[in-house]
Order: sequence, then structure tokens, then C-alpha cells
Amino acid sequence: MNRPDILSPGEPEIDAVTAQCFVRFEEAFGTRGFAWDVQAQIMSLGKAIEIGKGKSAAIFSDEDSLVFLAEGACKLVAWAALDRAQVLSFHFAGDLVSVPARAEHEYGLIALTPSQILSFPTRRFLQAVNEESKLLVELHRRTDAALAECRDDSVGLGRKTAQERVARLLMQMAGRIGVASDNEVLIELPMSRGDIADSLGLTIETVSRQFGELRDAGLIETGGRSGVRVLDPEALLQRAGPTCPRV
Amino acid sequence: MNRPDILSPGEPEIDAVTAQCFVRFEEAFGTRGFAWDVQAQIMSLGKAIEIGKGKSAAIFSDEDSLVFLAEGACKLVAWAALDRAQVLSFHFAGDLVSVPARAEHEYGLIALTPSQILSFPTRRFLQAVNEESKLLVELHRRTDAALAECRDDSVGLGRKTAQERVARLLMQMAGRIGVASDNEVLIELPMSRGDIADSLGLTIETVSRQFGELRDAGLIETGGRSGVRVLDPEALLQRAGPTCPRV
DNA sequence: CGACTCTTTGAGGGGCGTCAACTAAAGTGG
DNA sequence: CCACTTTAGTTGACGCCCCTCAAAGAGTCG
Repeated sequence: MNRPDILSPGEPEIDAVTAQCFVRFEEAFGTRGFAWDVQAQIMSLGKAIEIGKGKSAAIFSDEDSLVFLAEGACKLVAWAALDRAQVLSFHFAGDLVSVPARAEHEYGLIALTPSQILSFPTRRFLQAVNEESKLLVELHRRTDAALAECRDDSVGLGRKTAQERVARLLMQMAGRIGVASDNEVLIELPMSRGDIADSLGLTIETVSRQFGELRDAGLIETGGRSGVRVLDPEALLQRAGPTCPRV
Repeated sequence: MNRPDILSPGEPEIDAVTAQCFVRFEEAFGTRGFAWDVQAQIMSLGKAIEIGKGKSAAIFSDEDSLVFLAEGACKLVAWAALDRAQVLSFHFAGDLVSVPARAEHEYGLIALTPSQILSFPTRRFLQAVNEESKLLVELHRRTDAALAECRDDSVGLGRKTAQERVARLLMQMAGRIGVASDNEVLIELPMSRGDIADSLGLTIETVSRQFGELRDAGLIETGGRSGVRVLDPEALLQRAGPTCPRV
């Protein structure tokens, strides 16, 4: 290991993933200007992993993790019971996900599409970047935003009808991964109906029925299993139910 | 204002509140050792307010706020509709609450009991403590914990029965503000049945019925409107439903 | 003690879960 | 490229839990 530039021939693919993950991470958080020893510590702490569809990311089991999603799409799940999972959030490339080792429930990050993640042990990561207050501020900003989003989701779970929940999720996905054209939005959903149901606190059947109703109402079209075309975003937002008007 | 030690005689009560709030804040976050100018900035940014029961805290309306609850008990609410509020969390003395100015919904912090709060504008607060990385780490730790709690609550809202939700909330409150004696726990609930209902996504009537069932089952006793005696914590936890076993 | 609010209790109805059967889509091996 | 298998999604019938509406009881404050 005298010349770190030379990759170990035994595992060239792994190192390519690692390289790409760190490049994306640097772009997102601007760590390039950091002191060399801090950068070295960050690189030694971060484990880059490529995970296949449906596979769970190998999170540090005994401590909280900070996961940067460099490529792909994932779901964050908590097991309410041994058999039933609750999906807490969907994540896409560029997201930073805080995964507790163990709160009231057990957590896991599962790939919806083949993904590349960079996983840090939170405590040691914080120690390493202790003096880089700019990164700490950005970290707080992202965590705070995630908290606000989680709270908004709680409002959605609280007392909304099945149709309001499905419509809201579709509008969220439209904004996140939708492709706008004319007054329409095309969405290629990376998650299954079951994932959607688990995230909205509904059953697969109910989600499917709501898709059907929205289709019959002419608000959306569905193509294949994952394709959704939002024909009338305005009306769909209406069906998402009352939200306090943003002045 | 040449001698800051001398309080303005026009508002002695306000200044006593301010003083107590900052003392509590210093104790909680260890800001005493900070540079003088940082401490001065923090003090100039923080607005100490005493709020009566049922009153909304005067949050900075146009920017995110960071609120330290020095004394009392509050609820964080989001308005799902103009008439209906969703309670997102209950807070007690020592808590730090992040209140977004405006996310998908509008937020408010409302006192359950007469409270004293210290309110900061988040952005400027972060600028002021930019170099105090120890405080930034503590800030991240608390926000991360709040996020984990919010997620656990989401699991609870997702697909649990009314009784499981009520039982879980009672156990949470027992742990937070309960007084243990023998194998019992005494709780003095600062929030109404309506607040509980709004936080669990239920109606007042359903919450009341669940209290009744738990009482009939001999798991709890109720005294007055706010008093609850948990007679059998074990059995109550059972009724809170399945959680992944903490190894 | 009286007026108010909060809580409790009851009767009835609707939305979503449950169970079941069927259809469509995607992967597999020849 | 096509039959076969497997998985995911759709649709229908039925029942239960919780919301709705209504009224009476308990607690608190003037």
C-alpha cells in the first residue's frame, strides 16, 4: 500500500464505486477545501457500498449512521412489528440520511434501484469534522429540513383520507423526480405499491383503488407498473386536501 | 443604558424572565465559556417571553426559529386545515424546539401551562455561534434526536389501533413527566384530551373511550381531568403494541 | 352556586382493512 | 421467440374500527 494511486487489482469495481461516492460527496458538501488530515479521516471513516435492488444497506449495526446516497433511490424503513415495515421516507441521489442504530424501532435503508451509498458512523464523523463549522452548519440545515419534512408527513398521516394521502405522495414525487412537459408531469416511480402503502399507512389494495379512482377521474394515466403521467397537477393538488395556504 | 446591571424599572418582570431563561440556557448548552462577543450576540438575538396557558408563542413570523423552553410545557402544532390542528409533539422544560417559519403547513408553539421561552432566529443564531463547534455538535445531536422521535411517532401514526396509540402516549408521558412509586407511575397530564387526540390522529371521543377501556381493564386510574395513575406499566406497554425488541 | 368548558357515554354510518380471485407484467429456461 | 413460472397489481364482497352526531355528566372558575 505504498502507492495509494494504484488500485488493488483484486477489487477494481469496489474502488471505482468508492471514488465516485467521494467525488459526489465532495461536490455536495464542499469538503475539498478542508485540511488534509480531516479529509483523510473522512475518507477512512466512510464506507462506500453498492447495493442491489431490494437489498438492505449494511449499516453499522451498533451505532448511528450518516448515509450519503450518491446514486440510486432508497427507502428508509422502521419495523413496527417483525413482519410489518413502515416506510418513513424515500431518498434519491444527493440526499443525506440519518439512520439511528436503534430508537424505539429498528431501522434499515433499502435500495429501490441499484444504489451507491457512502456510510459514516455518526459519532466519529462528528469528531472528525469537529473544527469544520461550515460543514456542521450544513449538517444541521439538512437535519432540520428532514425534521420539517417528517413533521409535514406526520400531518399527512394524522387525519387524512386515503385519496388525500395518495394524491399528496404523487405530487411530492412529481416535484422530486417528475419530468415536466406542457402542463403534464411524467413520473417513473421507483417504489412498488406496497412501498407506497407502507409509507402512507394504508394497504396495497387501498392504494391501488385510489390510483384507479384518480385514473377514472382523468387526473392521471398509468403505464406499466411504475409509469405515471399526471394530466392535471392542479386538480391533483386539490385532492391532496387542505393545506394552509402559502402566502 | 450605561449600566446594564440596573434593570429598567418599567419592566422588571420581563427582565427577571429574561435572566432566568438565559441562565437555564447556559446550563443546558454550556455557553458560559464562550467568547464574550459570541455570548453578547446570543443574548441580543434571544427574545425571552412569558406565555400564558393556551397562548401562542410569538415566533418570528418570516424566518425559522429555534426555541428553548426554559419553564413550563408546550405543544408544537401544524395546521392541516384552517380549523383543524395536528399536534406534532409535546415539549417540557429544557427542550429545544425547531419551529419552521413555513413548510408545507403553518406551525405554532402553544403553551399548555404558563411557560417561559427563549426564541432565536435560526439563521442568525447559526451565524453567531459559527465558530463554537461544540454547540453546533450539540445542536445537531438534539435535532437528530428530534428527527428520530418524529420518525418513531410516524410509525405509531401509520397503522396502529386507537388503543395502541393511547397506551403508547401514556407510556411516553410516564417516562417524561411521570413520578414513579412502587410499581406505579403517577402522571399529571398538562394537555387536554383534545390535544392528545390531535397528536394521535384520533377524535376526542375515541381517546376518551380508550381511557375508559384501560380504566375498566384495571391498567390505569384517572383522577380529575389531568391525573393518571398507571397501575400496571408492563401491561400498558403490552397494549402499546408490537415494537421491535430492543436487544 | 351558577355558567362554562372539558369529558364521558351512546347510537348510527362510512371508510378502509381483510380475504379472495383474477389479470397483467416481468423474469426464466428451452 | 415463446411457454412456463413467479411476482405485482387490480377488482370485488364483507366486516370492523373509528368518525360523526347527540346528550348527559364531571370539573373548574367566577
